[in-house]
Amino acid sequence: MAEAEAVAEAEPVAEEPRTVFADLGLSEKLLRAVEESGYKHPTPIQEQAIPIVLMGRDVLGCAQTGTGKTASFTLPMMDILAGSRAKARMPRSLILEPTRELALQVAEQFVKYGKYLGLTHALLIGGESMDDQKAALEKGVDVLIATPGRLLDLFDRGRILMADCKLLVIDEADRMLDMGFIPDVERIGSIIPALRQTLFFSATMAPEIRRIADAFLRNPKEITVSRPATVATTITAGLFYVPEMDKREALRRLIRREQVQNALIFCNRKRDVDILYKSLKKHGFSVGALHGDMDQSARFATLNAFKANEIRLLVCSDVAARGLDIGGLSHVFNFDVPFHSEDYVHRIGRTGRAGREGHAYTLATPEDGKLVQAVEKLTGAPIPRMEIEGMEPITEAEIAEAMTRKRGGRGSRADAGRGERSGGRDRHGRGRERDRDERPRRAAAPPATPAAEEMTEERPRREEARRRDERPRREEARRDEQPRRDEARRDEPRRDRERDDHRRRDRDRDDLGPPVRGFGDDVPAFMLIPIPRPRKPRAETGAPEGDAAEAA
DNA sequence: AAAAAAG
Repeated sequence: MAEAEAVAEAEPVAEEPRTVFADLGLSEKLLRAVEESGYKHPTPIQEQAIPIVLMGRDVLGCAQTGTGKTASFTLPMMDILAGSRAKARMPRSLILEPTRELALQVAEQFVKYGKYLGLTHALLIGGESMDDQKAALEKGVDVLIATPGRLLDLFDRGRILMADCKLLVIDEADRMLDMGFIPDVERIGSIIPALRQTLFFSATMAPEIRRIADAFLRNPKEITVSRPATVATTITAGLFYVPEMDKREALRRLIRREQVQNALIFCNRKRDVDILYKSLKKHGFSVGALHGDMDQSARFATLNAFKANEIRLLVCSDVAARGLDIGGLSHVFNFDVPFHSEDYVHRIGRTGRAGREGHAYTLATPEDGKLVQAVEKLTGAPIPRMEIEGMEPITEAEIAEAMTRKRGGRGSRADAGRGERSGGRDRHGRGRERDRDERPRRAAAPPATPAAEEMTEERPRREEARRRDERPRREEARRDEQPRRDEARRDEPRRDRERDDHRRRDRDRDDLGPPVRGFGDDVPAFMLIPIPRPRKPRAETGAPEGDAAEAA
């Protein structure tokens, strides 16, 4: 896997005689499995970490995926554990991973390299039935590979006894921190024996990470491995400024014009993953989707199909940004500029691996100017601006203007991701001041005029509506049923444009909206009182513009 | 502001 590749990649570069796995003190059985997988030479982190781990010492490893990090702890762990057996409910080691996919990847390595050792493992992750996991625990497992939530859940149900767990691996600690898992991880640290060996890995060593590491480790050996220098140079990056409404079209053109073998396409939001996925599918691309709201079987199935090259494109959220080991991606597309600039680095790091050439192309709207700046500041170099043939380029001036106008943020959640925000094209200083005034003018629909007319007509009507006392309350009363309606529409197999037109009409109707159904204009006052309810999380997609108004 | 993870 990652490690596998990293090992393979190191080979052609080799000039002087190098270490082989047999030099590291691993057992015969393990070496055989490693060799059968086709690897001879350990990567730098494997070379440094494996002997230390075998000595029983703690390790603080600063390394990213693709450096062979996983094997640097799985291999020696297996040798440490080999020879004795686990008792029921008493696992002997624990590996914590931030995402389910990563946990699965580690488990796959255990199967691959542990085949002659007769070690057992259990994969404790959410989204899957607990029964199998409980059964495995009951039989006794040597290695737990887990995400924090499910592990604690099972522990709290008394299915796991930690007394024998004397080897702990915390992988991707920086990501655990980002994802708010640290309290969970700390709790896990408190329920597992203090007398243990701990291996702690993180791609970065921010002060906060170091503090946590100090709490977990005893006199650790610190091992830092930088990415292979070749990686940076094998990625060709490019940045395309396009209006929000043209992003899907721009992406399609890009995909068609590039020699895309297989590509990840990142969106910032899960909803947009769904939307873009459907759109690409409709346009006949070989595509899958991956995000954390999908059920687990679909997540794994899609990922496997993608790895097996049955699907060429994978639209995903940042669940796939880090650590996922998907070999030989020709391209990474950022359909959105990531909110956090570090994520940019993680995302594009999925391509250009194993010494192969990679391409990382980012679509940005003029509103994304700030985010782009942040990315460029982090990477220390501007991303080369590129243009797409046949699409009107956006000028620097327009971008600059959008950035100064930006005060007040990106507009509503509701609008933001759908690719229909009026976006930077709204260049006459007009529609930006209030979200509620933004009309979702339609993407590729060429004539700007009808939409513009709509707007000028709309506005006075709305102003009037706003003045009326009961109006806002009516809107709110209707809001509750809106998401479901929009959601339903989203699934209609129509062309994007048509569909969005429908949606727009819906909203217009809302604004003047019939009040509560069945009462005409004589709605009892109490029915117009908005019912405060906790906002449903983003699963309720297609939130109406009403939300925007509220947010503003 | 969003994503991940426990249901």
